[in-house]
Amino acid sequence: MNQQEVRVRFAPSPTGPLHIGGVRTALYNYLFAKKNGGKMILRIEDTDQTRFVDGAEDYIIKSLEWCGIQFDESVVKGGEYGPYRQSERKELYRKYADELIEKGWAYYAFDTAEELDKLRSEYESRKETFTYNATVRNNLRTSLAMTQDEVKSLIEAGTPFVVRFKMPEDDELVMHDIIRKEVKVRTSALDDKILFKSDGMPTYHLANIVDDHLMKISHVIRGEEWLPSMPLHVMLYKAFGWDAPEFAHLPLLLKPDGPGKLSKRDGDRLGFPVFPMEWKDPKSGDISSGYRESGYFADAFINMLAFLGWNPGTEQEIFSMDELIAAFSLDRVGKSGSRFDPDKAKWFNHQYMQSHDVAEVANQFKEFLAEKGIAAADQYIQKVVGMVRERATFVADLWDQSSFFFAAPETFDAKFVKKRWKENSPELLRGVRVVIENHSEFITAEVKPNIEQFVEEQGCGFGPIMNIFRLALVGAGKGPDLFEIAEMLGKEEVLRRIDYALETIKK
RNA sequence: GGUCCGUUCGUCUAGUCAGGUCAGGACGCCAGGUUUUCAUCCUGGUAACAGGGGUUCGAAUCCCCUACGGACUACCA
Repeated sequence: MNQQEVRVRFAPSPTGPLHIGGVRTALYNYLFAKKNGGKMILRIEDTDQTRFVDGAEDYIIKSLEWCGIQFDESVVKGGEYGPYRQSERKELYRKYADELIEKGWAYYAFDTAEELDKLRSEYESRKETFTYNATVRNNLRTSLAMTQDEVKSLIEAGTPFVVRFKMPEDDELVMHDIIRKEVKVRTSALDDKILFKSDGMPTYHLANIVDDHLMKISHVIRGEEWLPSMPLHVMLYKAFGWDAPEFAHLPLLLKPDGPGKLSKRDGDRLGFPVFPMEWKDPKSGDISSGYRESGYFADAFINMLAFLGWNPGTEQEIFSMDELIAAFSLDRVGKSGSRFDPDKAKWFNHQYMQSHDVAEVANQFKEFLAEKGIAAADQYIQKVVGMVRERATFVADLWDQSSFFFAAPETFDAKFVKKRWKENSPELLRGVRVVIENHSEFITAEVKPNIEQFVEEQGCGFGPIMNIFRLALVGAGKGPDLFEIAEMLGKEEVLRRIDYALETIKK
């Protein structure tokens, strides 16, 4: 088993958008596969027709693609072990259910949902819990309590039935989990799970085990919510006589505050996305925001997610996908749930904003500008980005920091005016204007010394003059070095803005 | 209720397997510095071994108990 090729799978159900916990599970699978020279498989688990959501599968595929998580085999790419959609493998499962019945590891059950509901409430009224297991299976409408002929005639008459696993009465199961080490459980605490539903489809448990076996999956890396069903799955492998894969159950992602696991509501409440990309619910039409649309870089998003539950054991925090692959190990995945921290997510994006290629960021900013109907030369946009990116976390922040490069201010920040615009400000600003006008172009190296000289003559200090000059060019007390701004704008534009400020700002 | 899993600064975590540095880093927060504005940046600070018993010269680390948190408990995945 261990010397086999590493093959892992990400197996989502197309019941809605993938949330960041799911993305992290996919990421860890991917990192583990690549690290070990193995294969990554995408399998769609759509055995529950009632929960199928239109567009969910496409959303999952596109989201992972945006994240840079690639599959070697999938519903899109195909592969040796396809099909990769369980609904297309439907025919296959029945014979495995039959095999288990023949071997005595499973049985038919003819109880209706109503009968079971009734039983459950009866037990509840006695303050007991109904468990479908060895204590009751011989007294219910199961093939275990009937003759073969009875069973046969019921099935031939078209009576709906399910197939249940015959869980051993009281064995101790000792299992191994890569993250949790030894996990022990007594089978008496388990129930006879349904493997095959009356609608002709397998349940998750059967389909999952059969497909993992058929697809030669070596490691099952999934969320902790599956830990309670590991015993059933291990028993299923045993019943079939197959080697079980290694298991690794990942800790959950928790709310930033309060108890419980992260949910869509937390994102709405605290103002951060829980989905990788924007999702529009096909039924309600509700739109949920996505990391991509919120301005996160895919690599920053992945870097942040990788660190929720895993760390390299060094002090390095910024990792490219390739570096993550090189450093990743399941041994360094923690055991306890991680609270999601929106502030740290922003910090990661800010880091990537600084380190990305300027041209790449400028390209994204150009699209942003285009949506506002603003066009500018690539060179110009790149220069602007280079000047203001250190004060931006997202591409949208770039606009807040640089709008004055694309349009002259029409209004002036009232607070800043109140604080900096004094009696003598118009006079000083006019003085600055004169200095600039005496140059044929605004070249910092030439203009700056003259302004400094002017400041000295006035004896008022550099600050007050720069502040009102900034107010004229920017319209507020923000932005990068003022001389750089002026040089970018050019002499004529600078003079125009000074004139406009002089006639507009009143105190 | 039952079963299983977990518990180090507010948060993500290193250190636990092979007991012995003032329990380390990052985010956040606070203070100072740089600065023509706003930011960035730099420096410093804040702050944790859930509790109780053992074992030991010595425990975050090993053992037991308690508390708390979480997941699961469907003809859903």
